[in-house]
Amino acid sequence: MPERPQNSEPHLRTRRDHASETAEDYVEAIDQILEVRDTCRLTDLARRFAVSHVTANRIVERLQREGYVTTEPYQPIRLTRKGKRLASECRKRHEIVFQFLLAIGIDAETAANDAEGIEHHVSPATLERFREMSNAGSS
Amino acid sequence: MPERPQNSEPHLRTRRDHASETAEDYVEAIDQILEVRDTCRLTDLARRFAVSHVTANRIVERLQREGYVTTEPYQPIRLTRKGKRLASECRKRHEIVFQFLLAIGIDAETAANDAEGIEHHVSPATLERFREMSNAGSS
DNA sequence: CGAAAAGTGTAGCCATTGCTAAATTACCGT
DNA sequence: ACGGTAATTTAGCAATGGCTACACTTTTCG
Repeated sequence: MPERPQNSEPHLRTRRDHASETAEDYVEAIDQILEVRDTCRLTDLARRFAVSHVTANRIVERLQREGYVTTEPYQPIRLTRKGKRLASECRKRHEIVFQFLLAIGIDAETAANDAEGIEHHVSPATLERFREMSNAGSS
Repeated sequence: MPERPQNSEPHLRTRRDHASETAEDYVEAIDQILEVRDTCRLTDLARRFAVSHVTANRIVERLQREGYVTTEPYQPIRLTRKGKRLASECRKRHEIVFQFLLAIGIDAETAANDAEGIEHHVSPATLERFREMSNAGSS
């Protein structure tokens, strides 16, 4: 009988779905790009993530499959409502982590970098604590 | 001409980052298991990460290829000096993140989970700040 | 000792995310 | 309007990390 992975609590977090992180990063990026330009193109994403446009295309395809974005051939990328919702959540979370890092004395550039890595791995409880602490420091 | 990411080497971006994280997690786990048992077997790792022994084996093969562990067929897994060094670094870093989360008031279980996700994404500068703050709070 | 159980290894499948190369489409500017 | 350039799609390869199924070795126990 093959062993069947069941409850290995400590590492379920570590084994989190990388695909979700990618989705969040891309949706967040699309949202940000749409703030500045009127359209978001594949090339924008490829540049942003320093990957080839082919890779970006693959990921956009997956996002579309999962209902976060819509595209038509050779057309710009738009966020669905679901995509916008996710982007909004990610942005809030990102901002909390970023402000928290600033509040504890990390320089802005480092804080921005670290926030991108950390944001996907913070539990709601910890996030809430981060928010409390950055509010206390900045108010 | 297709845009070319600065990195000269192919397939070396996020993929590499994830592979490094996996390596760190496994080396760290092997080190911890060797603290309790006298030997570390494939099955121990498979259980720990809640994956099949096949997946664990794949990763151990890679670790061996990269010089972190040594194994012989049907024999336990041992850390090389390089592997022990990496494990030690990971353990320190993990401990700093964990203690920091405790210091800011996160409960132990959540802190343990979050630390595993966060530890791979903290810059040296932020890590140092974490260390200062947990020292200040717990001493 | 010998057979069952546990542990490992191998083959082969899939998805994701990298890439290059080449084909296709859209967008300009002359 | 046409041709060139930029953007996009498609095809196809590699590495990582998931899996099942099956073969094989080691260990354990009756």
